[in-house]
Amino acid sequence: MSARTLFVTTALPYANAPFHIGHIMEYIQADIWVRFQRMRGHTVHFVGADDAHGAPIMLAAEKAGKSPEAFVADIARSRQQYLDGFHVSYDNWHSTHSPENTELSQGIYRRLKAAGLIYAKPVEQFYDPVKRMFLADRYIKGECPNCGAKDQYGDACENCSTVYSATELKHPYSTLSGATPVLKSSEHYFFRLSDPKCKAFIRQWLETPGRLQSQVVNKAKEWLDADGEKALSDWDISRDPPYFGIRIPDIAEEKYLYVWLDAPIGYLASLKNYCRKKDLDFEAFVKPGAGAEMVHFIGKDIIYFHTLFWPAMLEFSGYKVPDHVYVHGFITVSGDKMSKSRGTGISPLRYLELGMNAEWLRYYIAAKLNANVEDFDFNPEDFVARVNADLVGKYVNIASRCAVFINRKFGGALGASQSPLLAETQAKAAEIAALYDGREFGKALREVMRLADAANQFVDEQKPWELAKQGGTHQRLAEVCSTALNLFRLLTLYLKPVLPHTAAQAEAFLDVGPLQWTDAATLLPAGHRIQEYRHLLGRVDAKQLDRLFDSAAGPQQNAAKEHSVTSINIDTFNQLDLRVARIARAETVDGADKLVKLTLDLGGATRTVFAGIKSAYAPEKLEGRLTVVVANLEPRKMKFGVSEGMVLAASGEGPGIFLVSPDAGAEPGMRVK
RNA sequence: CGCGGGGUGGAGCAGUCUGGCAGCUCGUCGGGCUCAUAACCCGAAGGUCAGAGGUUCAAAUCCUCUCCCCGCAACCA
Repeated sequence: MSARTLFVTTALPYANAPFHIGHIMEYIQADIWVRFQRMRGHTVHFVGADDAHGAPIMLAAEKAGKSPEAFVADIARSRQQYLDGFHVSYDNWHSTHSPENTELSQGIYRRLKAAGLIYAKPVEQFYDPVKRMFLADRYIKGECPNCGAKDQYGDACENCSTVYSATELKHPYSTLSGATPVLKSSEHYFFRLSDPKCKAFIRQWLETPGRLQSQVVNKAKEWLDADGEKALSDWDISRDPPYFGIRIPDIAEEKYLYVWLDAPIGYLASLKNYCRKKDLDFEAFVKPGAGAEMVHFIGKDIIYFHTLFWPAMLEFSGYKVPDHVYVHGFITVSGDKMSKSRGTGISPLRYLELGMNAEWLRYYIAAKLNANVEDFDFNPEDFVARVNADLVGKYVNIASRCAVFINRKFGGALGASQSPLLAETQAKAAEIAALYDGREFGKALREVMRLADAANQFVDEQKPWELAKQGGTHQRLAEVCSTALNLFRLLTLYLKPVLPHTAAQAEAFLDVGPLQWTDAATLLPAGHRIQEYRHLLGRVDAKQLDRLFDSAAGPQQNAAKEHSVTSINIDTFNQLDLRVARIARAETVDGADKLVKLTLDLGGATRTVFAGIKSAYAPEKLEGRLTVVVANLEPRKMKFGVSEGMVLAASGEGPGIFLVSPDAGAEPGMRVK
């Protein structure tokens, strides 16, 4: 096996929010793979960075009353606690808002231009005259041209599923300012992706055996081979000011590179930044034909960018192209898609704050991962069972039940190790290595746990506790326990990519140096002394998980606190349409634990609203009373129907929900301001 | 016919490529053990493998059709 040099990245997280569990899952997947490669003796440079540019960041910064630079710097500062907390072993963490990225992005743009792959043409687009900026479709809403449903986005109607373009909307408005957008023309720059030489290159790149998962190739080819309207078209890579990004060089006008152009270049920027720190030759990694392998771990949502644009950009600007793009699915929580906006899902920060062991999550995620593009479910009961049974009950238990004898009866010195099981366990090293290398972590761990079961059975059969009581069997006792501890050492080695911290503790306990993969070929000899055994790993307490999920509201509360210190102006406040409403009817909802269905009288108009107040109010006590409703909240499709607004209620850390009531004299329909 | 993934005891999953006794973990029930963190060991119950049809000596696995769930669908980071 010759030593490889690897340059490994994870997708760059957008710098408008803290990490969520999906990010952490990807980092854990990549980190396990990286740690495994390092154990094999390969050289790995593992880098990440924040994706800092684009309109959403610019607008988020504006809302927070900060400069975009300060905004992304604040986010960047929050990253390290997660990376350390979950033992993600990046060599470098950087940002796309950096000198390296500006230089590389502008350089790549120039080379693509020189290759004849960049051209300019005017594009007519909606423009917000109040905000004085062009609007992406996501910032435009209006009435559906087909069914007339209100407040539909600029691409498709949620009500009748008609697909249209933003310019077809009736009564369009900007979601940023509420203004009516106007059509305005501007010169845009395009990357000629439809060029035959581009398409030919991408096809050849996609078809290289072993480069990509087959599902990913299928998906990418679907785009590449599409005809007619969906045919692969040229890529609009410029944006007009105001924009937070990298200037397009060599032109008089102020134009910026579209954030998706400079984002993947951030991989190279982080590597370059790292090379400078470590005095490594950056060019040696990125020149065509470079020996170092370029490996990207990404989620299935960004296949398009990483299998079409990114390799083409690199190829035609004279860089080496990615060797592998490994795509994973999403994590769901108890069957639901995790969603930041709905506050479901698991907060990784909360997980750490509760003192939960990062390696539990690493193990659980690894046990569920395979090499396919498949979603997997985080199931709390499953998590507890899996971690406690496998890690504590099976693996750690082997050391725990044998170390006592060696420490107490033999002063920590091992005896001879003898059992066919040792050779069997050692023989698995190659198979388990192949599974790790192929990102079949679930399969790898199943194999390891099978071995752990066998080790426990061995101890059970040999009954060291009886040997300890009988006279004249001390040598046999030492043999049995030493054999079990050697098995434990091998299992530790096999689990080390997943459990780096526990493995380090186990190494200290066994008094061995950092285990490498080749150490599976050896055993601890008789006479080797081990240290006193201390608990290596605690059990998951189901109560901790309850708190983890209870606090799905936790991050929201934190967000609310942050919001309360962020000042808004009167215009923003005026966007809220708060109305006095009379609760005409209140009904329980079959099958809903928390919801009450309210029929509200807004002084003429009636609305149906689902409110999560069942715990605090009996429906019949609500009927007739006045409250305040957010009347212009977009309708929300819920499991039990569509909710057309939100009633205002107060709640704190403790239990209790308190509906807001207007003072006597208020009439339904009155505006609250 | 948009594309991809999925549907296997109560829960989570493996097995499908390459057809050959339906398997693992958890849970439940019974037994054992007492070295070990309520752990560990042995045994049992529990499945028309989403449904229908076909190929075959033999189908969870191959073929055809249907149903259901999830995700994606560039011009949205």
